[in-house]
Amino acid sequence: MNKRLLKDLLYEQVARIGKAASSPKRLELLDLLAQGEKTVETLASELSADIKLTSAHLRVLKEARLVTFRREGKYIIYQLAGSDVAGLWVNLRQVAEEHLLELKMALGQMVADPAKLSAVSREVLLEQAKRGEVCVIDVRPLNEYETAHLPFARSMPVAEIERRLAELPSDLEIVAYCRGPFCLLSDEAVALLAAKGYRVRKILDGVSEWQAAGLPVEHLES
Amino acid sequence: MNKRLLKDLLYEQVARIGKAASSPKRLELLDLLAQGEKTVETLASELSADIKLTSAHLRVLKEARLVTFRREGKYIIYQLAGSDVAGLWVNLRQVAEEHLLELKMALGQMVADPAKLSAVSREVLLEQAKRGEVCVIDVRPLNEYETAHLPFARSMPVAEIERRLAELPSDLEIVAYCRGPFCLLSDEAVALLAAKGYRVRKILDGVSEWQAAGLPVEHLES
DNA sequence: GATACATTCTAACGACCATCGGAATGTATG
DNA sequence: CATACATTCCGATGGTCGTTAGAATGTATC
Repeated sequence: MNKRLLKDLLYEQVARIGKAASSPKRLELLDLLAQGEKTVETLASELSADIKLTSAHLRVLKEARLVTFRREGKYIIYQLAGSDVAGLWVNLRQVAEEHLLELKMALGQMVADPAKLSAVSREVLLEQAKRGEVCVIDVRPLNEYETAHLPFARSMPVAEIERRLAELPSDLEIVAYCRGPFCLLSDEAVALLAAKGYRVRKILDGVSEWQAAGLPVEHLES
Repeated sequence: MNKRLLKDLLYEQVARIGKAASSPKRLELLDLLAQGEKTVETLASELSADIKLTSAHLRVLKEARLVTFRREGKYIIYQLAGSDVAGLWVNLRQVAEEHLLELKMALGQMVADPAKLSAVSREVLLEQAKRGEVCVIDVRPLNEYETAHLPFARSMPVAEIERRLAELPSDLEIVAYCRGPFCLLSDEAVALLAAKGYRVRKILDGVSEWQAAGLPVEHLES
């Protein structure tokens, strides 16, 4: 009866993916890489970890074939092995949100001002954006916007908002989004713009969540 | 800057799910529980592991809130904490199949006779089954069929096939399915029926895969 | 070709995990 | 109430993992 051996082998392979996803640091790396390719240096600084540790974690992700890398001059650039990997990350997070009370509560407290959360559904927001009834801004760094962004969104990195206020309409509601529910960039943007008197809200979705919900995203035509 | 602390907390919670999914035995448990609730004893024998070890793994799954349990007389019955957990398992397996060559190849060799794999799409199969052009049989144990099964499928546990041959049409193509791509029950059924001269094929999908693809499944109205 | 830099590789240590044996818990049965 | 049974809890052991420090690799620059 070597069916057992065969099954062990199969489940063991899937467990390689599970193991890769069993460390908070590595999950954060996946979340970051879902926004676009990045150098080890960038990833390390986003993680607040040193480069050696980051490299070690990337190695594990690489061995699980969840990420690939290429060399570009002095830098090595990592990216997700496929969009299904971003989907898996979203799925993991959603299951965690659904079943882990601790996470649900932490998330609830995370949004600085819950009243600033957009109340409309994804589909309605998409329609409003299409008709120009709201101004959707992507507050992530530009290169992440260029990799993929929500339809009708314009790039407005949080670091540049102050300088580029003139580009924002004062009569429209502004809706900010960033990397996803665990990202605080859109909170910063909301605080900043609200202080300037703008009508501004945020959504929790990032590009991966939007895409996982079956909605379209835009890529930069290259 | 305690944003770091907050993020660490969030990713750590998700990592609880990843850790639970990082062991082959636990993944097999999830796969089994996706078919329906089961006692520890049943799970242990399906796993070919002893009860203590099975119990220990179930404990981990329980602490990650992926499964719940209830007592019924002498037995303790485990079940998945939600259908999203089955979806996560499918997603994990799909990512593994997509990116891990070893798994792709092992799966390729697993189906005893590749010619016996149904070539039609899920949607087409569903149509054919609805019109009675094929006979879809669910070769899992009856209680798993009762928990959920493919539309138009009839229950025909592999252990009973020999005895119930009279119930099967000899003029129609028979399509067998079981727990999913890692399950060998449908292979057994195909071998058995092919030897008796039936026209028989199998599909790799189980109920979870079918559901994850957005197709309907039937539950027993209770 | 020497130097600077980004990154990986190697080695090592402590923490955690899978597994197993034995004791304990809780439920049904006689 | 004693016994059988299913399951969990506790403790021990060996292996694996995260993390850190130091050496090595490969690329660009002067």
